[in-house]
Amino acid sequence: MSIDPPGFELPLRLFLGFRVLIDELHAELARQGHPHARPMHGFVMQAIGPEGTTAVELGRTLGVSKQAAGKTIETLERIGYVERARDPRDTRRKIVRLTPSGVDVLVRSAQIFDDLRARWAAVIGEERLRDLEADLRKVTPHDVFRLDVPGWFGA
Amino acid sequence: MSIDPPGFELPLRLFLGFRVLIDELHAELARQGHPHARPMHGFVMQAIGPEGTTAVELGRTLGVSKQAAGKTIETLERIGYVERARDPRDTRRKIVRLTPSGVDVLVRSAQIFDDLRARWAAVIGEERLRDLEADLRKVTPHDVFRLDVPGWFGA
DNA sequence: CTATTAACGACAACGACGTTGTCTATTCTA
DNA sequence: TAGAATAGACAACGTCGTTGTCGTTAATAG
Repeated sequence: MSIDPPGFELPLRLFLGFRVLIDELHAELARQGHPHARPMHGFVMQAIGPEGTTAVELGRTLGVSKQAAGKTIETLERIGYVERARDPRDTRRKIVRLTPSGVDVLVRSAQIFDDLRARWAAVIGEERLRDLEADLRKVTPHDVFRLDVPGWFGA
Repeated sequence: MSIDPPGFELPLRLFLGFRVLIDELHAELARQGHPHARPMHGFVMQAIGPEGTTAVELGRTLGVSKQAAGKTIETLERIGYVERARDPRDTRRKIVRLTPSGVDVLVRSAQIFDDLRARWAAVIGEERLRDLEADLRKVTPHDVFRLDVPGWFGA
């Protein structure tokens, strides 16, 4: 029930910190007109980027199969955050691009994350927060985000 | 692709830190004879505790339905980390208890987490690591861990 | 220039995870 | 003692990931 061995606390706190930020982000996004956005969507849309991508490329970026990436794209398309169009220079490819609504989510997310960060700074101090970020940078991979979170944790 | 807005980095680093610790834990657990342990299993077994629980109680503790808790217990039972027995004082209940193998996972996990923590301390310094933990404690809920990670992130 | 190889996207099947709903058995309570 | 509440089992459903297959299109080797 409680956290007995000292080493158990660190991973727990890291995850709780992540979860708190993501939960508050989405509570605020819902208030601002994006109730259907899910945690993974933000990561996916950021991986898509302003230039757009394809399912295969997105899968590679996020460390999942092209089929999994395709399904996520479908969901994003249904919500209206993404649209697909054939590549005129390669008829096989379908370019995935963010819609204005999708861009809006990213813009608002950036703003909200900044606000949340400021709230943390108000609690622990700006300097300590900078230290925290710098320290985490030293012990985490510079690698990109891997999207296989659901299966990674549970399966 | 990269992390442009400053506010995007903090949640990412927190999650990467969590993921690195969990991944290294399970790599080491696999080496020490526990290749089937999954990230969620550790959290579940810790929630079960030395006294044991029931599916309903476990579900409440972890914030999931009793059916979901029951399925997780089934998996843990199949791997051999948990065993079930009827409660003699209440024939409806089935007490879930850790097997010696399940206890072994927790003991080894505690040791491995301590080692990983020491490795972080060697990189950023023991004092800074203590600050980091103290700061995270201030901005995270004292609430328990919620196990709905897969669905929470993706669905 | 043609034939083989490679890549993209779509479809289906599968297992894991969560959910809600239903059902029986047992215990508690009015 | 009758009725309400609880524990657990079972089924159905939707989502997410996986692998495997297939048709179409592009790149490349002969």
